[in-house]
Amino acid sequence: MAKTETARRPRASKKTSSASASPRPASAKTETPYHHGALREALLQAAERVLERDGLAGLTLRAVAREAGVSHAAPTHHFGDLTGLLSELAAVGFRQFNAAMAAACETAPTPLARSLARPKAYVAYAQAHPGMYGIMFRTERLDYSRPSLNEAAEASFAGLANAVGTMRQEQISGDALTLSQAAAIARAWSMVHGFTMLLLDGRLEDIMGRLPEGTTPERLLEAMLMTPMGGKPPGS
Amino acid sequence: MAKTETARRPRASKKTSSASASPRPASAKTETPYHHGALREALLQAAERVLERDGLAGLTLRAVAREAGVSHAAPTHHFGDLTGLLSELAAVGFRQFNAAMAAACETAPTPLARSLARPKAYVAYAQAHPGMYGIMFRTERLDYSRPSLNEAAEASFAGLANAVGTMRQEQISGDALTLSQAAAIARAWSMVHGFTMLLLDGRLEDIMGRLPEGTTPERLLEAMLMTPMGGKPPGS
DNA sequence: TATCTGATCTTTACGATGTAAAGATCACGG
DNA sequence: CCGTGATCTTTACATCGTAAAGATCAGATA
Repeated sequence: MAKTETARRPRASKKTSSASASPRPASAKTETPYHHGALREALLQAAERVLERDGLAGLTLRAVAREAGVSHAAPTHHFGDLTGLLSELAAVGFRQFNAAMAAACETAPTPLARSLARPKAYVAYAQAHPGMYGIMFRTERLDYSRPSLNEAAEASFAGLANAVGTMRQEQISGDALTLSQAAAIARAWSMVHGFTMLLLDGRLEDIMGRLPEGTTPERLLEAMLMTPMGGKPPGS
Repeated sequence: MAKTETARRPRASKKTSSASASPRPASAKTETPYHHGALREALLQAAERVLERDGLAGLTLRAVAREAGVSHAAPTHHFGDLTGLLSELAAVGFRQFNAAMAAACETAPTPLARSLARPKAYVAYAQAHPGMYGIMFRTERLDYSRPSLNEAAEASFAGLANAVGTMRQEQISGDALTLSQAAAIARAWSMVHGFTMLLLDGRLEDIMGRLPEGTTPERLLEAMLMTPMGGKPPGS
């Protein structure tokens, strides 16, 4: 409350740039450059910081600009729109997410362990970065026509489809899908995504409270996944 | 755009209420009452209308007041807050939702048909009322300490737990849960909720496009549910 | 009957947000 | 040496949520 748009930034004063140190800044990353130089990246990092500090509701264009120490209209030039910023930030999130999933798969020795490690890493990422997950899956203001977001999100989906494919011991072609394959993918994705959403929204606390003392959400997820559901139907 | 806060409402003029029709309005619902009389209900209905017309982003306190033909500060008196209005509206949604689920269960003859009818009704409601579903499950501004919302949401959960219980042919006690029971409930809920979210967000279109021409989401959901996942684990 | 009282609704006001438009500032190439 | 275009800042505007004070009415009270 009462944050009446404070935080004046000094930056370069009116006409005091004639006696500069070197005409070519080279690697002079200290001292904010005159036009900042790498505002785009700085804004994305600032946005991530704001998101972790103040949550989804606190992530506004002006708050991000404030955090980065620039005027409130500066982000517009780089992202055009709030949708633009959110979309690019979501792309960053998807890349982090994909990296976490890949890392979790590599550390798992057996395929069976991997089939458990992936969902666990999924939920773990969402719990560690609830704001990011919210931007990726809760916000309606995402523009998937942006190449970076489209690419990152598609990579995420490809990883999932591939994991389901190896679990079923068959190759998932990038073209067509059988109903059984599609159902397996959608089932896995829906379940983990739904579980994560309900968990983050605190809607599973009712269930958790009725379980033996000290049962963790991870344990519940494990139990949910133990009845295998990636296999082909009986008559095939 | 350029909707510069129009829509003046006439209502009662300054001092022209002396020559009123009857001192006791009784059942005079025609002609807006002087203090409106039932603003609370009218606001909720207006909110539902705005939601269906303009979506989640268009559902603002002022828009609802405009739709109901009252001043923009009138809702505050009845709901206190935007969170208050959203919570009461979500409660309405949960009641509609519960009614739809109950109706779907009654029309199904066999228990097996019922186990399919419930999820289908779930998704069907969300598709028919995406705005409402968004308020119930996407918004972060919900106050579950409000009795009406808490009650409606809990009834929804109870219905789900009960359905899973009958599918497993056992009684779900309102007190404690075994891990197997909890897993079955969480699995069913997560899967349907996650599927609905992904479907509403258009994230399943990639999968749907790779399926045989004309395959509907309902068909995919059916396939997802066909590999039964409510049974007790083998060693029990 | 006349007045008081509390609930309901309206006005007014303030800080915050997204976005558009115009002005300033800088690197770079003619 | 001077434009030129990209980058950033200022200024402005419509809208939003919320608070606070004023108007309006029904019903109780004297």
